Amino acid sequence: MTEREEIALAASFTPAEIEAPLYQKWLDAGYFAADSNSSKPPFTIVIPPPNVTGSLHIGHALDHTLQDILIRMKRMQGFETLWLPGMDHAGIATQNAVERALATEGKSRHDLGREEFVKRVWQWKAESGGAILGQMKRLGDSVDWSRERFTMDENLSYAVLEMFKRMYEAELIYRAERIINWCPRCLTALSDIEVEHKEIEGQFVQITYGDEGENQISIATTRPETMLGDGAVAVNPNDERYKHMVGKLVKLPYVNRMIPIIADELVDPEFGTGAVKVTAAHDPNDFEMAMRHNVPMVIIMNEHAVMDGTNTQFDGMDRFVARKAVVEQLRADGRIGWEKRPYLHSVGHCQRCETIVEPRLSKQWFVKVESLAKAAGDAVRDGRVKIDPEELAPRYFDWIDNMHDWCISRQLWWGHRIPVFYGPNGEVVVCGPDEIPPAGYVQDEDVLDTWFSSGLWPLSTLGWPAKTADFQKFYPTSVLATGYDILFFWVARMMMFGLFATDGVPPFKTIVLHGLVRDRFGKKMSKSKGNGIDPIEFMDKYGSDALRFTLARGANPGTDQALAEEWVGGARNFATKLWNATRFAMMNGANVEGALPAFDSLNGIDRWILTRLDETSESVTSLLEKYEFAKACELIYHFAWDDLCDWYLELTKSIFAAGGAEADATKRVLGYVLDQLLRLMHPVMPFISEELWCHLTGGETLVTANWPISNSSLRDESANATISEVQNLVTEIRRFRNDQGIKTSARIGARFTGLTESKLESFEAALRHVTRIDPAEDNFSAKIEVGNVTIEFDLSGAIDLVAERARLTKDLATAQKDLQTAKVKLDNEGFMAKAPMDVVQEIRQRAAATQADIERLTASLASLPTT
RNA sequence: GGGUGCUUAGCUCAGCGGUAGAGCGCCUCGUUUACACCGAGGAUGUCGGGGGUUCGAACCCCUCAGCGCCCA
Repeated sequence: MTEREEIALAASFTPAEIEAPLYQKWLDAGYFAADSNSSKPPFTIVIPPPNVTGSLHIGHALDHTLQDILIRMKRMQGFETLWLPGMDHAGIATQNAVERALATEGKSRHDLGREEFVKRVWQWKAESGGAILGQMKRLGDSVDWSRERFTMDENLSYAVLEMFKRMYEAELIYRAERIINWCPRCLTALSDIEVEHKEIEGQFVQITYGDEGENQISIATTRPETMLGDGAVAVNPNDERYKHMVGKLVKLPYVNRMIPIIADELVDPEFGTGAVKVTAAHDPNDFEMAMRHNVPMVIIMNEHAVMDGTNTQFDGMDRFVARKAVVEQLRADGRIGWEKRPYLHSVGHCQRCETIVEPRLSKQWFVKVESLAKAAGDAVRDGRVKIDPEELAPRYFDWIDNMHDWCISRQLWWGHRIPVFYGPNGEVVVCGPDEIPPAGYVQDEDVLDTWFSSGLWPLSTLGWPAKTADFQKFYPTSVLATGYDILFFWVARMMMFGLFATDGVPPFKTIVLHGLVRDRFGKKMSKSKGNGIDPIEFMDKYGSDALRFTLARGANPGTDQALAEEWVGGARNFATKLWNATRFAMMNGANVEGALPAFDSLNGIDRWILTRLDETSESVTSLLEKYEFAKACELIYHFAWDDLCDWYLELTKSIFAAGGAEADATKRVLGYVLDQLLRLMHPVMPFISEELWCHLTGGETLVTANWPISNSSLRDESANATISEVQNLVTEIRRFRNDQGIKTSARIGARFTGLTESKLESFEAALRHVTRIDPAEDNFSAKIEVGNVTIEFDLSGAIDLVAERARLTKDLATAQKDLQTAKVKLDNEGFMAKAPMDVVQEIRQRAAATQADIERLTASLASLPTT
């Protein structure tokens, strides 16, 4: 076996065979591990932690692909890169998962007790949590696994306690009785962002309060059952209809409570009857109004949203059952005016379980966000943090500048238990991480919102509050990449915490926002539509590189992308193309040994491909640094497929066939171009690029190889123009052959004239090779002219005159149309007077060239024998 | 209801003041020893409608229509 055979590539490319071994190789070599003692400049990304319950969906695949592209490029550019992986503990979701498992054993968490239950959750995590981590390896994520973190880790929990304590002392955390979003199924409070508003068909009914002969007033509501908890009726102070009633009392049916009619500016006189019920304990707006007017707050439901404590016949009914029952009773009593049904309105649902949220008055812990949110907004406003694309910044401001206080209590067992202890006489003590509560004090039963710990992610994963080497080297992080749809979830909280904890150092320098992955028709993926896409399936079928390339190629800044299986198939085809191109190049002796021959000594084809390579690498680098993933991929794709495969490899075949010194130089150039191209591709398609590069160069790895640097001494812009002429010649010859019905494989004879005058004589061999034209000296029966070059064909007299006339006629028509558009401009006085010189010049040249074409084509047509 | 975006080739999208582009799809031809997961050639758009600014508009402004998203 010769040496070359040993390193020869397999005849076909099978992603599944190379991917897993290569990832293992990278892990074994420790390429992804960051060194906090390094003198290289840092480049850090912390992964937006996925849920421990989750698995890799297509959105993660996109998010991770983009982050990996940045990290891999920066690593190759010589940065000390850290991409830190991990997961969050997903309080509600995880607790739900374990409770479901328990239910199959016929148990509830209460049967186990808190301590035992939490143990079971940890057990669950060890056995079935974190499926996504293995899938990240499939994708090729170059994360530093030695730094993997989990929000419930000891160190991260320490950070949570520390943060809570600091914020409490800064009076940024408080406990209060407020209206919160309550999920009657999960039995916990939710923050605003865990509530999803959806339009549903409900009802809108007019109800009369007060008995005949006494004060009466009609209100309108979508939630009739809550009337049992009304504390007042409100009208607009300027509403003439009700002015006389303000201050009077009206009797609330069934509960027979006398409630006042109050006046409040916020009541819209145009809406409904102009009078609204005020149910302070079950509606956020009503609560605000009640605070202003001292209206009593009456809770009328228990934690399951079952009517309770109203002392009416409705007690014990579920809220929706009660809604019907109340309306029926009211109707029977003649208290219903108009009824609108169905009535479309927006209602809050639990993001986790889709249950309709019940606004509920209860005592909870809150983060006071005003100053924190202001700081988080300012960091972007004053440019310390960049949002990319910047068009999405208003979205961020819109949210953060209008943020409500954040309810952080969750009535769950899985999570960080609130570090607050209550004394026997109602004393409140908050314990930091190393503190012990006084004897006899009882800890708050609730845990903190998961976002409280994941908001600390950029801090806690790097060791904060300790001043660790990691923290000093890698904080603040460089980029946070995430979908714009969860801008509020991560970014806002991380910004607030990061700025607060570090006295004003934002947790990242740039926020890179990408869009959603949608189905092939641009429709949002959803379970009900069944149009979801499984990234694992695509990786199995087409390889990880193909999926990554497809996603990156679709990633225009901040915009959604459509994805279809065929697109991924196309990317796989691209990978195969490269595989074959590299195989072919190596078969022809492409190599990376020794210095590149002097640029000026190279032939035009070599100078051209080097020029194109340099242009491509310069653009790709600057595009990736601007997070223009789609455009960078587009350039790589076209350079590789069009310039390299379709033209360079074809044009050099005759050089390789001839052999000699010129072939040796070209072999070296080809090796260089492939070497550099594979480097450029590596961030996007890490597996196949690594496999090919190692074969081609015998090098150890691309992961830590140097990133291509643009080199103007390897550039000759005039080579582009020259090759463009060559390409034009080739295309015209092929078109002629095609029109004449000459098979691609058939060799025909022809004579070229004018190549020397056009300085294209050195390309004759290549031209003849790619167009399959042998030398001929006579018997010419047809000719074509391209610029100053004439090609006369020996077709043994057999020329398809009809086809030839059709071809020339079509070309003539195109040329005449082009000339016409140019002439219109040149005849336009306004254009000549006002258009810039270079534009006028360009149009003039265009007109002259088309004029020449027309003359040539007309002559050719005239010279065709008539049939 | 308040914001905000989109409407370009059959589909998905680039382009955002100087002769309309890409990928996929489509049509014709083709086993020429890298590649049929391929090659060569080809067809396809009054750039949503209307108005305006400009020498010139897919691109800027106004307006209408249809979709979408965020917030309430």
